Amino acid sequence: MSRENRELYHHDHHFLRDRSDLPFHDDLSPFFSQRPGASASQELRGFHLQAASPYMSIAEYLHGSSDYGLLSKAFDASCSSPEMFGPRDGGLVKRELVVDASIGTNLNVSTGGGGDGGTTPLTPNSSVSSSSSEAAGEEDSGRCKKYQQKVEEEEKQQLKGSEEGGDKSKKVSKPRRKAEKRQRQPRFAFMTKSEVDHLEDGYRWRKYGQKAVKNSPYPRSYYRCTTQKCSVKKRVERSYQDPTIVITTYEGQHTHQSPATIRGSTHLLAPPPTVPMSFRQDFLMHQMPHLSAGSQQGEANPSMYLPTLPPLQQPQFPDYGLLQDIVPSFIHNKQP
DNA sequence: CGGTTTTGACCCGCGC
DNA sequence: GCGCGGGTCAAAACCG
Repeated sequence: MSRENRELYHHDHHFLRDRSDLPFHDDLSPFFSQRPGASASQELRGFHLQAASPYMSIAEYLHGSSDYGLLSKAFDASCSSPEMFGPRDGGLVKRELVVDASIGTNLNVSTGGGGDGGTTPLTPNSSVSSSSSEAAGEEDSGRCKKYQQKVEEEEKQQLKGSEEGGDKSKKVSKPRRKAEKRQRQPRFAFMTKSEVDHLEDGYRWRKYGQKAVKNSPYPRSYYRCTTQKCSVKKRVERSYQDPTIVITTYEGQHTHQSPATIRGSTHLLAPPPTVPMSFRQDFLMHQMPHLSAGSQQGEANPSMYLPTLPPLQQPQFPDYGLLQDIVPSFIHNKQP
């Protein structure tokens, strides 16, 4: 991607519930096919979305510093929030948040599941039995068991293979060594209107795969966090319905801080007390990665652009819905 | 030279 | 059982 390209794009965010295995092209199709002829963002605007909680940043989610219950609550709060952050620098930066994270939904299910959340009741909106940080949901826990069995089986096979000399025509020369225990991680997806596929989010990623997506001319890329011991992955694909929209799916939680957070001078622009810096930071990184064009690939340096940001007091919430409870007041201040 | 990307092959789950 | 599609691996290529 060229730096020039980065300058071009603006994007919207659409957070989505990542239903178990989310075949995006299937799940998302309703988002883009509501009204033929209308732009995706237009369509989304009219869509009832689920809003992200400002109390929970993507980064927080990713490195697990947030309360899942909160997140769950936030994500369950249904609202349509087009143009969440309002215009910026003359150009409209639309943020239609749709958040949903499967993660929030099963915390309540797991009653002692190690996390810090787990008190939030399920809402109708979160009725999907989806994954969580611990067990990835009931649905997934089954898979986990299966997977575990599979792993064990594979280990046996590997042993067997090595004993037999490994004469397998179809096997790779080196038998694959699976992770000892790979649990289904919670996933967190959002859509971003962007011309670039791989959005800066403050973390460093290494691409480890790319696959063609069925029924889509656009491939899906697989990234893994480069930080050691951090198993967060993300998938990036472009919507075939609206090529301007990039769908990013995070899986897992970062076990570390965002490099950008560490490096960035987060004090430069103190957010309102109710808004964790990382929330804004993350959004800014998502919304304006071009502003960090000077930073290294995969990283965004908030200090580079935070000072240039206009005050975030102009977001517009045509319909606050439950967001009222979770969106800081400054966001509610509609400009005349 | 070390880290990243590319890319073909492999593996697995699932539906038929 | 088979084929398909998604996900991952890992060697080679690439790049700064």
